[in-house]
Amino acid sequence: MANSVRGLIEGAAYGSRLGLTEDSVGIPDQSREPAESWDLGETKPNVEALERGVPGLYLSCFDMLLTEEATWLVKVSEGSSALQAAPMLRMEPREEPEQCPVIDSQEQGLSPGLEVQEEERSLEQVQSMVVGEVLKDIETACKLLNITPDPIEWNTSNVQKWLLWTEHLYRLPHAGKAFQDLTGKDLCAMSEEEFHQRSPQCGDTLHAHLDIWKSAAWMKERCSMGDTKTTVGDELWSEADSSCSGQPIHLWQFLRELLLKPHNYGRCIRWLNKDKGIFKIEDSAHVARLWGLRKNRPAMNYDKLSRSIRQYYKKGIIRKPDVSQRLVYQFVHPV
DNA sequence: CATTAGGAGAACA
DNA sequence: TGTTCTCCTAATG
Repeated sequence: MANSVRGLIEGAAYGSRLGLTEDSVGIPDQSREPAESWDLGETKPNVEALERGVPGLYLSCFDMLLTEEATWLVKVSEGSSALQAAPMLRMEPREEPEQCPVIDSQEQGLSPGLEVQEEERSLEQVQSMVVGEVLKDIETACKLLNITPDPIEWNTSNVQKWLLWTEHLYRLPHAGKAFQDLTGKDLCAMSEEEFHQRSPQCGDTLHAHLDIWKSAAWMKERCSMGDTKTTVGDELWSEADSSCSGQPIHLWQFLRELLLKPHNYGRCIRWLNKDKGIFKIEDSAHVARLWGLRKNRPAMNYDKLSRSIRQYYKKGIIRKPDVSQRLVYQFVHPV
């Protein structure tokens, strides 16, 4: 089933120059909330879909498609031989990336009527949308975990972070120990069977997920080859890379990062007065979980996080505002 | 009850 | 070594 997803991503990589525009990635606001889809507490991973063996539906970005379009999407994913064939293209790169291979092979198969063309157009749009969402989700995870998008580059600590993240996200039993001391390179070299051997409960899921990350990384590389014109994907990645540099992050920096992305994290932390640097933690448990993920501290909670914030009092980094309110703090030096 | 405050020591890079 | 993590007691609303 991972192949279907992989095919979808890789197949769309070619269409991305045309298809993966801001417009096509533009999805109604309610359905493109990375914080929501990656949220540990509130997300509803489609485990049922996973168990049914529905390709791709375990991706969080598919949540929005589940309602009306799910059946259609499943049909497309399973029925299209082009999607299965797409990974083959990896071996023989095309000269004209603008031509979507999926469309090509379908046109050869049947003589397309108007409705079929219509359907193909929709398929293309869905593909672009899905790929865009996958990239965005991966980008979000990278920033949060402070890891690179390409699993090959992960060290053992990065691998553990990714495992913890994926396990939380899909409510999997903790299997980090089974993959201890493995680098991203090791992980990428492992077959599905090896994953299953190490973790019979969730090895398959983890392998499938890693496959998506690998495909996305491959696609990114693919897109960045050739011309220098940046695609949406590239912008996402480079943005992700920029935050992956430097020393271990400080808590106050992390909080600021969250505050700077109200679209993603506005539900758990937000400014009360940005000019004065006053902010409120709306969901203490959630923020603590995010911090724990970032620092690879599964046992993090608000009690400990707030203790760390209090250490900032005497350092003059964060203080309580003049009128003290619960869960409200203030940066001593606002931006 | 969750939050706040701060002491103390361990853990970590 | 500085920062954070962890655990703790006590106070507050």
